[in-house]
Amino acid sequence: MESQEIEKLLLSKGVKPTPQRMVIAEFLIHTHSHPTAEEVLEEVSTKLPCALSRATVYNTLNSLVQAGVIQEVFTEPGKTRYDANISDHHHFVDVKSGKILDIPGDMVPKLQEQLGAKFKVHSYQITFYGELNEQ
Amino acid sequence: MESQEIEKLLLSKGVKPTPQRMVIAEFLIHTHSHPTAEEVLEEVSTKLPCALSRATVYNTLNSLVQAGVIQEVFTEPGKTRYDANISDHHHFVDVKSGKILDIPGDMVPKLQEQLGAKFKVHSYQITFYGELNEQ
DNA sequence: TACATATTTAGAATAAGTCTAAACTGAGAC
DNA sequence: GTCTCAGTTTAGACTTATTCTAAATATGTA
Repeated sequence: MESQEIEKLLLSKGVKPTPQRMVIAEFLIHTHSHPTAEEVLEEVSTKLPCALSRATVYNTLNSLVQAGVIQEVFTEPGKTRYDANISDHHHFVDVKSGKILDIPGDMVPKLQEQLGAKFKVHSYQITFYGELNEQ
Repeated sequence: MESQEIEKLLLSKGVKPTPQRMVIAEFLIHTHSHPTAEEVLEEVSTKLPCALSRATVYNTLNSLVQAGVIQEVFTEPGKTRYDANISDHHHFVDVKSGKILDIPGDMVPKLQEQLGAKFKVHSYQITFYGELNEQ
């Protein structure tokens, strides 16, 4: 995705595309990792003339989550990870390396309607834990 | 479950059933909430003649997770919750109250084998976010 | 009983994230 | 152009969740 598109995306979600927000959003959209706030700060600081502050990283990540541009991912204790892939998908955690892989939504049955009338499901996340087989 | 059974359970999993561990395990097994370490400490302290220390609560919870007696649950940023229900089940988070409900495993299709040969799935957790409908 | 080992403890230390108040930025009013 | 105001960014203090450390306590075995 190009800068211009990302700018439009932010605008369309009601987030003013400041330089700091742009650089964070671009990083998240282009990476396939599922970085923590600290990792975002580190990556983005090296790629920018002048570093941006920790608070801005946290503020921006929270704004982008609120706006629906990115998602929080909870797979391990104490850490929040961020994911700019907001299409229908789930996660596989390789328990050896800790790496997180995306699992396309169409690889598993849809569960939205499975719980019956009592539950109005807004969204759901599936986290698989396991090992990657050598192929 | 009775104390004696819980004692046997711990022994069978290789965890020495000290008084502190027993009281924590009993609380977790009898509650239907999904408490944080802090909540365990609070609950258990009131129910015991002399309080037990924060470090013991964390140590014990980690030991019980390691031994497979309880599970960690990740549904919200920064907090680890604990669940003594280790039967096949998933979680529903009521986004209004934050309450977590168990969803029996047989309410959703089994996903263990869905991912294909590349992924060796040890376990998976499904977290539904939504609202409870009035019935 | 004595010794080795495991457990518990209080409190210090660390890590992740939020808050605060001041400085900065940029769009519109004059 | 420059004034103003709301929104944004910043450094650093603070809070919260969790782990670490080293001493004290309990347990099991010779």
